[in-house]
Amino acid sequence: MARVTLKTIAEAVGVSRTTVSNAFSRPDQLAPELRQRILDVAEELGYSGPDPAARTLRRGRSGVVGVLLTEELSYAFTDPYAVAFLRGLAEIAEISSTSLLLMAWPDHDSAEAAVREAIVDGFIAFCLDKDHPALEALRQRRLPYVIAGEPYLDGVPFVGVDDRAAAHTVASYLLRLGHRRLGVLHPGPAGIDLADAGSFGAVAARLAGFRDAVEEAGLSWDDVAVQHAIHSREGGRAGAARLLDLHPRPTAIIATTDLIALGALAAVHDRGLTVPDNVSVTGFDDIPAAGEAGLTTIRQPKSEKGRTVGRLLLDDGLDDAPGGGARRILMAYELITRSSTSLPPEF
Amino acid sequence: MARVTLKTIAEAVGVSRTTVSNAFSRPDQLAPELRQRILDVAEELGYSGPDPAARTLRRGRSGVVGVLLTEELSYAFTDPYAVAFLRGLAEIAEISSTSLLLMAWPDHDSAEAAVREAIVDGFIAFCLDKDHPALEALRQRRLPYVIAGEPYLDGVPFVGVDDRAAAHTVASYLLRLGHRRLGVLHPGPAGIDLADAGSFGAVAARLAGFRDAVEEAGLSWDDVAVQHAIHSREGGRAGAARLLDLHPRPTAIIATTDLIALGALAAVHDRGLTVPDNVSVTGFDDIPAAGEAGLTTIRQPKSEKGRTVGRLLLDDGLDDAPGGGARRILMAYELITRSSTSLPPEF
DNA sequence: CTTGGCTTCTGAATCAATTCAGAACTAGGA
DNA sequence: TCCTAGTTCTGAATTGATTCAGAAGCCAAG
Repeated sequence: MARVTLKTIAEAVGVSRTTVSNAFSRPDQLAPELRQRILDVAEELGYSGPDPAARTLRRGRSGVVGVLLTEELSYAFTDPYAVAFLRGLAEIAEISSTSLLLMAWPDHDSAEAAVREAIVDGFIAFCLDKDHPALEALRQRRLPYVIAGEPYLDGVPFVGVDDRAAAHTVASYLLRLGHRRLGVLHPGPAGIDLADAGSFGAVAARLAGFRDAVEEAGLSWDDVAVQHAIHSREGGRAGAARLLDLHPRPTAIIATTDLIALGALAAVHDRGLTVPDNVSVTGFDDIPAAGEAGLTTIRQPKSEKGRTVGRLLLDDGLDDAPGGGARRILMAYELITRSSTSLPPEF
Repeated sequence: MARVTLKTIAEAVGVSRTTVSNAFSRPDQLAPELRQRILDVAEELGYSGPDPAARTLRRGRSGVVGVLLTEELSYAFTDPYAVAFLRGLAEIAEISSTSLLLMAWPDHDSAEAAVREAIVDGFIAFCLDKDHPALEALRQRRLPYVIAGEPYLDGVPFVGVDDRAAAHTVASYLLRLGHRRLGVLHPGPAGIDLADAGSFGAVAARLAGFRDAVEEAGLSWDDVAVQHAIHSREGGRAGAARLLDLHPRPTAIIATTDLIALGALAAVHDRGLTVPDNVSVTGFDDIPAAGEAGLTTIRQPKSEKGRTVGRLLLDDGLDDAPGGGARRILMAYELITRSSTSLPPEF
């Protein structure tokens, strides 16, 4: 049996397709009795209502924004950072009764296809890699989109924190405490170019912020021990071990992320040393585990970030031409001092 | 300037629309050189790729399932129960690279419109009221859908816990401890009909489970003090106050939800009595606050429920005719005994 | 009696793709 | 040389609605 459409009903009732369409979408355009008769026949024939795909095709708006997270869709409900961000975004979305399409794709490469297939009015990209294929697909779709957290691309609306300034804050906090021998742990490429920090990822911006603080304190960046570390607890542990082997030993280890910092804490304990008496350690992000571990770190306003991203896309983005007045919003951050930092041991 | 479509490109290159379509969707159907030329021209003209709305209209599948929560979209990322449920659902969805459409609607009544507008292959309804307008809209869309938690509707696939059996478990736990004077708090209608528990909501099922246990213990349900309570902490407090005024006073208060039970705890303290020495209190659901308050309650497998719902819709649902082999899956539950229950005071 | 203004309804064009049967061409084997 | 098979491309139909200009009918005012 063929599917029931407007046409089926029009023929059954003996009116035009237009009239049946109006019965559903514009009740004021036809006599109430006729409308009721059409609705009755529609129900009788088992009509599902106007097909939303056809309607969207004609109308050109769907009332949905696509949200690009990582490969794993469940990440949206697992990572506390993501949950808080999405809560803020959802608060804004519901105001304009916009639905959120949490997008899934089987593997890294098919993200492109996912972006192409999504029936949405705009996108939000949450912390994608700088060279993620989805970014190119996003550009090609020519729909408005906002990037949250990472990466910053020229001409694309962006919401994040000023990583460089935040990094400056945490580093100068250590310097003010009196630390002079610093070790830095970062997951970026070995010969990362700080001159180019603006267009680089968050890692480079954070390193640049550290350097700013170091030079401001009258020290040289060359005297700082910069060590690569894989972005995981274990990576941080291994990287920190290298730093602790140096003579003289650094009195403070500055990590570019909490995860690495947590590994550094472990490495200090491995050596039989204590934090903060022998070595101070700082992180970045304030993930929940940082609080438990007493890690001094930089906190970002997670839900507020989601709300800002939502407003940027829904209030400005959808009306303007894509990339029109590309804005770059930097959220406030906060230095959270906990028990992993203190005066250097000499004092 | 008019929008760039397949036709625009076809004319620019000098081939048919079909060929351009194939260049994007079926690369094996045309010569590689021609395909490249088409792609180049498309990029040059600023083509956004095949419009997914048109494609979905023609193909009839969208790869999206709609998720109906409450009015507030941010609830999805606020309530820990919802977060856990959605995490489980997302795990299943990502396997078949299905995206989740978290749906928003401005008010209670416009839920219907939201259901009608959604471009999806199926729906999941999460804990809606028995008479929520979205349910009727869901039926009319004639797409496969699964109901999670509540309500159970004849012929609609359902995943939940066996509220009646779970309620039986908690009540007989109290009875085994020796409690004989019970008070029950529920948010349902005053004269709720237990005979009809099957088609009623979860409240009636839970009450029926309590009754089962009471009668099994050789007592009469008429001897149990059944008290209405508004579904909130305050409601539970007020309702429990009534029960505590009775002579003889109940030695145990069984609440149909944790929220009400938490109110009951407060009411006991208001009287200068202690839990569990003077009165035992039980809840239902195991919300996070229940753990903090030491409330004995029934725990449901939240993520597993989400996974089960996902499988039911994605593995079975989307292929079958809607409502075909309607299944009703009841998840395992667990009695969590904490410090709000003990032997009755006489002992 | 005509004109103007309503309300109610219709026909045809449009939205942007996909799909299917088949045309044109090339190449290879008998 | 003819027949078959394969590749590459095309035209027309199809997907299910919305939209717009306008037609028909009716009533009241001039």
